[in-house]
Amino acid sequence: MKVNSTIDHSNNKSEKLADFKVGVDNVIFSVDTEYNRVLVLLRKRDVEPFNNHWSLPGTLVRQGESLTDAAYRTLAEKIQVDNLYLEQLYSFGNPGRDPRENPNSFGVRYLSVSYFALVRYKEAKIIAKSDKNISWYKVNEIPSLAFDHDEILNYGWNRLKNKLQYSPIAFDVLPPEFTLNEVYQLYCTILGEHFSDYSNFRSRLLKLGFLLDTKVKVSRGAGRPASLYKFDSKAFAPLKDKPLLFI
Amino acid sequence: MKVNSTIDHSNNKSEKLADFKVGVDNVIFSVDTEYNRVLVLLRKRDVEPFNNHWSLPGTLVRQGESLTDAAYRTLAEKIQVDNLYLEQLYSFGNPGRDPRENPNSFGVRYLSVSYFALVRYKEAKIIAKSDKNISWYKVNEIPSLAFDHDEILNYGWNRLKNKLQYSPIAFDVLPPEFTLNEVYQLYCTILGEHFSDYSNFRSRLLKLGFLLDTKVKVSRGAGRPASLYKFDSKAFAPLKDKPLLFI
DNA sequence: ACAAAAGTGTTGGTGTTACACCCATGG
DNA sequence: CCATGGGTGTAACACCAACACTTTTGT
Repeated sequence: MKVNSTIDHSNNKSEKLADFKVGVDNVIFSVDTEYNRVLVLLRKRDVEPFNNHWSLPGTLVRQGESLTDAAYRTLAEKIQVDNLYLEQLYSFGNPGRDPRENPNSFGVRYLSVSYFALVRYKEAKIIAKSDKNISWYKVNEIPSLAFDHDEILNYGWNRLKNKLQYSPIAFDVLPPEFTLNEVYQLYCTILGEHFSDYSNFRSRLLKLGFLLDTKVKVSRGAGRPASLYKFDSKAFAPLKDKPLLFI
Repeated sequence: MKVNSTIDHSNNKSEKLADFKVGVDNVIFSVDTEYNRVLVLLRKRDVEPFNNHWSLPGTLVRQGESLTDAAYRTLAEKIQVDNLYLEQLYSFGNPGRDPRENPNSFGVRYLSVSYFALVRYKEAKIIAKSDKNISWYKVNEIPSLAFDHDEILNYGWNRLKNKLQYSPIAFDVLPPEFTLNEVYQLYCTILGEHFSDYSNFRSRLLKLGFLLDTKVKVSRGAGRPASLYKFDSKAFAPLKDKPLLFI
């Protein structure tokens, strides 16, 4: 049997190739540090199928547009952010995942390349504020979603928890200057209360050497004023590709 | 501006959508425990573009075929294996990654969903043995590959090294019964000589509790006979979703 | 043929480091 | 009241050493 190639036009005529529509779907997380909760941006569909169901924000990829650009565009259409972390999650393209795949024209397929994003909650403004069809949902109170978006969201949620432990994505969504307790609260909110002792978390984080003490003190209500720290990307650069553990 | 949906046919007519050909490309690893080297299965192309260049084995996805099935099919066309580990790697779909994207018909795009596989070297027989166009390459002696396959392979190589540390994929490609030293050699081959002390590696692995001592002893040449162990999938089951560290 | 040597698997010990838990201090 | 810093016991690990069992070598 002649071998097919990813890039061969010389496909075996006896087996028809699938025809794909490719879109991106974004799992957009933010952390509301004030109320200590993780939020996901959802959009209510206004067309069939799954009309009036909530879904992940997504779009179809345009001519000349990279997958990542499509993900950024979808995000930018919904919320306004200056700082974010974004990476590809997983691709879902099995037959039957979209009810519009007409069984009579069997070749049509909807492939979704999912992306995972983490944005600053306070800075992220929903662009159409009056739009009731765009909203943040608490990650533990997600309604049933359209298509296989439940599965995609679950995939993203696991990625968020894992990524936080060995990659500095937290500093992409914290304000430019922050207290160590704010970092700790962020980790607690995502990973759960008892992931680590605060005292050890502090010393481990500081020992990594990429947090600069600005010596500026801030008082959040009562208690001793906390130092404001900055993420030092120069100091972090040499650690970029090393296997780090942040917790 | 009207929002596009991943699954909307109601696309904004002012922006034309990209038309995609979707294929899978496999990064297939095996470990030659005899010579302590990691191997990758490559195929030499016999059509343009990149004719006579080595590439990852891949195929275009057929009608009604899942992405994973396409990956399995590609693998089964090249080698015969009974045991393997396979998972999705990453999707590459940026414009320009395939020279056949005609600049005049700008919409055509080649998207590759890459898969990562680990197979037993001794058991993996290349189906067309006489075929000089299919061959195992040492991972540190890879020629320049067609398209962006260098990047895909590098991605897979990193995944292999990471996956080995927190997931039991090694036992998918070791023989059914093995000595602890064989496990150690496998880890050494992939992760490098000095990833861990053998003594500690042993005790950590045994303490995890999913390796059964068959009490059968084997002699590999000189030296004290080693015990044969078996992977106990029942004992591993409760650990499946926990964050394990194998090294 | 027998004993010594060498090679490999197995087990245990020790110092260092990281961590969980707790407490003292400073603003 | 809360941020900060330090102190202590436990567990894990790197490194090292001893031991068990076999094959190989020497006479």
